[in-house]
Amino acid sequence: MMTQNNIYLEVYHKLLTHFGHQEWWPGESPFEVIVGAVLTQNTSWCNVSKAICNLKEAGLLNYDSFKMLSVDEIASYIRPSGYYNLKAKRLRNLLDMIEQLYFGDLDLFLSDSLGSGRNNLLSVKGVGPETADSILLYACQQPTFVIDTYTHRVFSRHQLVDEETDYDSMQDLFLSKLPEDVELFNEYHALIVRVAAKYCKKSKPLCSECPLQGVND
DNA sequence: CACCAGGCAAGTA
DNA sequence: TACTTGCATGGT
Repeated sequence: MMTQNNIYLEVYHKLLTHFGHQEWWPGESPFEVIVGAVLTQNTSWCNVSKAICNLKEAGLLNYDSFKMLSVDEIASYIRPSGYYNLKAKRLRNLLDMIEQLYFGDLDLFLSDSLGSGRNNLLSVKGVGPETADSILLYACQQPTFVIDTYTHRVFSRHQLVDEETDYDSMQDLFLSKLPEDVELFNEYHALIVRVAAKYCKKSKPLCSECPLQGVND
């Protein structure tokens, strides 16, 4: 393939060619995305999926039912996802924010008609930049780029960003180098998670099988 | 057995 | 400001 006009688009096309379309977020509704975004904090999706299943089977994975649950009730359903007491509180905090700032209207939050969705999400105790951006991109369809440990690891290991780069600088970099496109941001983050999970594990510094091998040459 | 997984906040100096 | 620690289940 011909070299693209910038390295960030080149990486994207290499990953897309290698892995194909990822069909993200793995959830059936915006509300499911919101819950999953909190549950997957520092946790494998496999465990999150079990917690999601518990909620789904109990018919609780919708805003109107979920918002009636106490912290202890939430915790009992999400145990497989780990940190269950902590995450139950975080979900409760998030639901309370929607109740207070968006009048309990989930659709209003999703459409972000108040225009300050990210700041409102970050004001919730337990919602940091990655969780906020995941919700904005995958539930609200807003054009933001999600940075996670995989993104940092993949790009620093291939010497495409400095090892010390922080969340906001890295996000600024992607947003400035890529066209503003929700579908592109969606697919790109999913592809990064995919390549990292397979070829860029924490304990395996190098991998000659990685489709990004030599991308920086 | 040790280590890791799609973070975040709170405590310490 | 710059580290360190707690949170917890389940897979490799």
